[in-house]
Amino acid sequence: MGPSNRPDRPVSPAWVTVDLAIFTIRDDGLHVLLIERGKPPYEGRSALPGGYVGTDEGLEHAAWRELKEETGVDSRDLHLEQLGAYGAPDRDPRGRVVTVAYLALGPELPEPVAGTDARRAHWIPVKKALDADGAHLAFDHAVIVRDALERARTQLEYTTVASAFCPEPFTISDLRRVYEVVWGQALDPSNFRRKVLKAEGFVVATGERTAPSAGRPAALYRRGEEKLLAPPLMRADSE
Amino acid sequence: MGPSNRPDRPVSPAWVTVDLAIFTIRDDGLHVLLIERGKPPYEGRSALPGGYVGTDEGLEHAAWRELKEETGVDSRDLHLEQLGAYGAPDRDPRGRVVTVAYLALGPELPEPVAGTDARRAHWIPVKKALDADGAHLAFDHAVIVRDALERARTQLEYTTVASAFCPEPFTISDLRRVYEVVWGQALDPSNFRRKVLKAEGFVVATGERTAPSAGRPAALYRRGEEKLLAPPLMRADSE
DNA sequence: GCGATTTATGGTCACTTTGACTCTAATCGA
DNA sequence: TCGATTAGAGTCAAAGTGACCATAAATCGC
Repeated sequence: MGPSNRPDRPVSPAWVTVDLAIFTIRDDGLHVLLIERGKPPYEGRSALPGGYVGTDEGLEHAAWRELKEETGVDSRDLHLEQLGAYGAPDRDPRGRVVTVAYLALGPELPEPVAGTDARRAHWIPVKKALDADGAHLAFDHAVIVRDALERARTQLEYTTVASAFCPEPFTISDLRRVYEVVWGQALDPSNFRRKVLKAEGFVVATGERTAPSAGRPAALYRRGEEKLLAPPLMRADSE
Repeated sequence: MGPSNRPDRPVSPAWVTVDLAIFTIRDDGLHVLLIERGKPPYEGRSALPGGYVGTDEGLEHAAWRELKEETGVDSRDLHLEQLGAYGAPDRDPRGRVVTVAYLALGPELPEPVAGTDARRAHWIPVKKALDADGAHLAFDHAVIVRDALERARTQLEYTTVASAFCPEPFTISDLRRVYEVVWGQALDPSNFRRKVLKAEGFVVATGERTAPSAGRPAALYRRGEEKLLAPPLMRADSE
């Protein structure tokens, strides 16, 4: 096993990990789950949850496993997609570690349980996590969080994943707030509803309505089957 | 070095490789560069070009290096982007190998030189490479080629990468043929030109025109600065 | 009970974009 | 000079968009 032809350069195996950027919406803001590292390197610093990929484990399997371990949520209700591989030679002082980052989106999740290994996990506003370019994050996790945020914003334009942020059943306004929070811009309620309802398979009406705390009761919906959004919902290029 | 906390499951290091899906357009068809493997495993089968990531080498650096080795082209004229990581535990019979796949797009490239290690490289029509679900491809490369094709199609909708397929300078018709070949559907010349010229920063006029072999001479363009395409150019959902 | 307030949802309207076409321009070859 | 060929401009009805205004259905303060 190993390189079968003489390579031009030294080659050595690497440790492979998965790291998760788990996003959710709480208190009208986009939050990411961060753990506080209990041991070096980067002891005391914040980092994305993650861990080593098992010897006989697939990458996505490892991601789902970590996701469950960290959030306590098993349900495949969550959206999980691969973000990409990060493998700068010096990204981990312990040696060569290539990590495969995943983006997870979910409805408001419980305050996470303390991990088995005494790591405390917390929901942190993404804006705060990226303060000072995310300099307080361990490893290259600031880069990963930035990439994850950009991916999430783009996915909202072209796909129906926004509904993954909403616990079912949800209202059109709930869905609109997802867009407003992730994009950081207000949307016209009337035009938004028109586009969402016209896009087939984005949401399906349940026939029920909310018991409102204020205002007119809203119709309730579930997530539709369609994953792609045509035509796309586009954000203004401002910000 | 290695797992610093006792893991729930056995963990072991893996070999890390990069594999490249290099697409170009030749003879009015989309082609992918495949090599014929000279040694086991999968001896004699076709595979994507690729190789081990050096001990002190970044992933993207390794991809550029392989790209140059395989095509003989150094120029950063080529578009290169990460497709994702593939790491099923049994994807390589030699042991645990995680590969990071890259998608490369370029203008008509020379018939590649035989690799240093006696691997013969050829441009193969993508359609042919995926015949019988790509069962004749080594490893999980059929999956990678499929994913790469889908990514390329999507990128054409939302970005200006299509111009990476055209040697500069090029005509609007050249650009349109890229879309027609990659999407496998004819586009209205007039409407296409309208959209491309309206999208700022997609192409910039050189002021020159072609010396035509037949028909009216066409205006020549270079690639613009803009990478994103707004509004997107959408393909019909047929096929 | 009643009007103010709040939220959901429906509708209007001018403007832009789209897709399907038609028409003209500029070149070559017979 | 007459097609044939390819580029490129223009037309038009239909659909989509953004900025609105209007109405519906609930709660709240009094």
